[in-house]
Amino acid sequence: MPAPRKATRRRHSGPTITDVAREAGVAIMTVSRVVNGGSYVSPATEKRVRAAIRRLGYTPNEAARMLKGQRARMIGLVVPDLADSFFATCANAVQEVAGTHGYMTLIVTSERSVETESNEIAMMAARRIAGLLIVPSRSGADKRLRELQQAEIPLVALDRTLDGVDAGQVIVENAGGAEEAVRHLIAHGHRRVVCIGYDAKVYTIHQRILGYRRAMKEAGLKAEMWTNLTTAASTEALLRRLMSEPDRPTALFTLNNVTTIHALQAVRAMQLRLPADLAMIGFDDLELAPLLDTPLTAVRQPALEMGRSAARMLFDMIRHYRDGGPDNKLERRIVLPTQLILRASCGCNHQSS
Amino acid sequence: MPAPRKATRRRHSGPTITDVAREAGVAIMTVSRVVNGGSYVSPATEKRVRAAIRRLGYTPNEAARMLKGQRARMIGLVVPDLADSFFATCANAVQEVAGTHGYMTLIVTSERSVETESNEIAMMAARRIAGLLIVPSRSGADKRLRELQQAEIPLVALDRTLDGVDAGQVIVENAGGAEEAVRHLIAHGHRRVVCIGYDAKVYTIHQRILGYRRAMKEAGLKAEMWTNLTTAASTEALLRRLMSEPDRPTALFTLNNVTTIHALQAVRAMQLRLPADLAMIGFDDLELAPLLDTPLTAVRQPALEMGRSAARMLFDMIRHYRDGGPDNKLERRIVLPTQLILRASCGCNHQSS
DNA sequence: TACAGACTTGTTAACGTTAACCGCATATCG
DNA sequence: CGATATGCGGTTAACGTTAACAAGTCTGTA
Repeated sequence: MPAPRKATRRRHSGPTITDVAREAGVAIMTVSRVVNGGSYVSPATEKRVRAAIRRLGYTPNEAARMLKGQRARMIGLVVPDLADSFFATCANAVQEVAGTHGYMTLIVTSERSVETESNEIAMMAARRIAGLLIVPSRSGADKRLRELQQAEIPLVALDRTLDGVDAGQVIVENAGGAEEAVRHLIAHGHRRVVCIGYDAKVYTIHQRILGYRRAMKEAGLKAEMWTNLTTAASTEALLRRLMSEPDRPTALFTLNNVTTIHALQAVRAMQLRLPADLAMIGFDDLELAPLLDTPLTAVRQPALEMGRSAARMLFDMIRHYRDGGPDNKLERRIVLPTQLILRASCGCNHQSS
Repeated sequence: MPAPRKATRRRHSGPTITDVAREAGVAIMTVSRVVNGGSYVSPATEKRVRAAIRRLGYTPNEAARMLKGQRARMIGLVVPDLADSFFATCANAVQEVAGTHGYMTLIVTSERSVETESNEIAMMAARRIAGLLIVPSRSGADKRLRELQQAEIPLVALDRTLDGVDAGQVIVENAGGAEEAVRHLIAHGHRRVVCIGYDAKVYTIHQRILGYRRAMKEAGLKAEMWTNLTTAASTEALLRRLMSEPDRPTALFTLNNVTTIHALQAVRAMQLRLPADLAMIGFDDLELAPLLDTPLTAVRQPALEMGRSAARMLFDMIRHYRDGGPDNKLERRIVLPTQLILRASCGCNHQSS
């Protein structure tokens, strides 16, 4: 009968650095040096260690690394909703950049709730993330965020602003984009252009409204906004009411993705014809916009580029914090342009996509 | 002048359990007991400890916990592409379930590449995830997956099958759903129904083709499949060619989301009218399908429910592994039904969404 | 009074990794 | 030739947490 096992094998986990060291006949530290590079290891030793690593299928335990190094090779990303294609695209871009740095991305959804957002941030803090990208639900910085800041974890706000903490910022020309769109509608001869959406407390919506107001004021027209439309039903109810008024609106500007879709549904239900009965432009483009009954004119945001820029900025900040690098002020605020994509719904007789 | 600090404060990190213990005047272990519960701690002590925790804003260091406990409170999720609304919805559902268990979800995209997928799995393994949900790029289990299995990390395949490892499975009635859709087209009197899509090597596509073939065979019709359409251009080229043939097809069945969109773009470019010139049904419903020029009939998959079921199954498996629980065979394979949503593009004169 | 048992706290030793330091060779220089 | 650098590898001590055990304080009962 065989002798009992020498070492008690903890319930299966991968092999550890100790196993590799034994297998290669070197000290633990030597293995660590091979894995992390940068130190002096003779080619012969390195070869032996690498062979042992391959043989055993060793993977460094990130938990232990993190425990020593104080910080995980992981960044966090908080978005309101992954089902929204704009945020999904941002997430993809962030992951891509993080990957090139050897980092993973912990993506969570705040479900547009301040409370959920706060909890998620706490959980990420417990995971000792190296940095955080966030699409904040509110501009006022959460208490947790301030704690993160104190722990010297770099912060970048994506798509929306964040006050009260020292965070990087990547946003788009919300006001400018909206202004351009509304001007375009006015140029088509519309006088009563109404603007609908949800939650004026959100930074982006607020800015877009500003742009709308500017354009209307410039033309000497009266601004009309409804920003409490949460459901398709309420949106339809509003539109029905407006369209039955004597001097009914002839153009509609929708402030966000969800509202745009609700409005389109209402338009179909009411059997209105775009743009004859109602001209329309939406903020945030949709993949299927060109394929709609009447292709939808929209303000396109560079989602991919926003995600990439924000992630790059975050990694700059991480490096800067870690190395205590040179004091050259990093670019901390990036504002990207939007693009008005003309299609048929605004009254232009565009054929192509 | 003040005496030098007693303890060298490591460069800012949150307070540790030691700080809390000192603050509360108890042993470290007592704090641990309060945090984790389940042991005897007097109400008075507990109160003191909780107060200290709040005062200091202490959060347990997950890295250290993980290091002791061998496994993170984190599960992994690998999807091909987050921009695809089907997967995004699944991801949301998974996060929701994971949240109720106090776990976080590490979401990564494989970008439909076997190699990327493999790398991502390795990185997750290094993070010592407690379980993995995956939409596999290929049915044959990757080497990394087998390693995961050996490390006793539970595995659940989502949407597609996974051979060669002992994984749970949550899929839909791909063949059945496709068969029903094609039967429906045939019932409308169509004789030449062609089927297009991408990558017949993927399990779901393969199954849907099977369903298509069954329906065609049953009606004594000839099956015609093109499954190498990667771009919008190639899709349009194919359709132009087919539609110019003497006995041109009168109905089209698209096998996946992306191809459906490409086909719709082609149809618009060719100025075909649905369903008069060409009837059409797509596998996988689109949010905007009801709002298209001709509302699109589609086979809807219960994405939310799939994500939830898969996540629940994974947590059952995690509990089972951990507690070495009772041997009652867990449900390891769930097959959910699809639903044919009739709209106008198949020839039915449906008005509502 | 003594003693079992329940309750309450503390002590010790890991978990896997890396920073910091310590030697020992060998090479280079004044 | 001694002194100094450089290459290479090992030893030790953390990082923050928890399992396992030890050791006390009560309470009630034989």
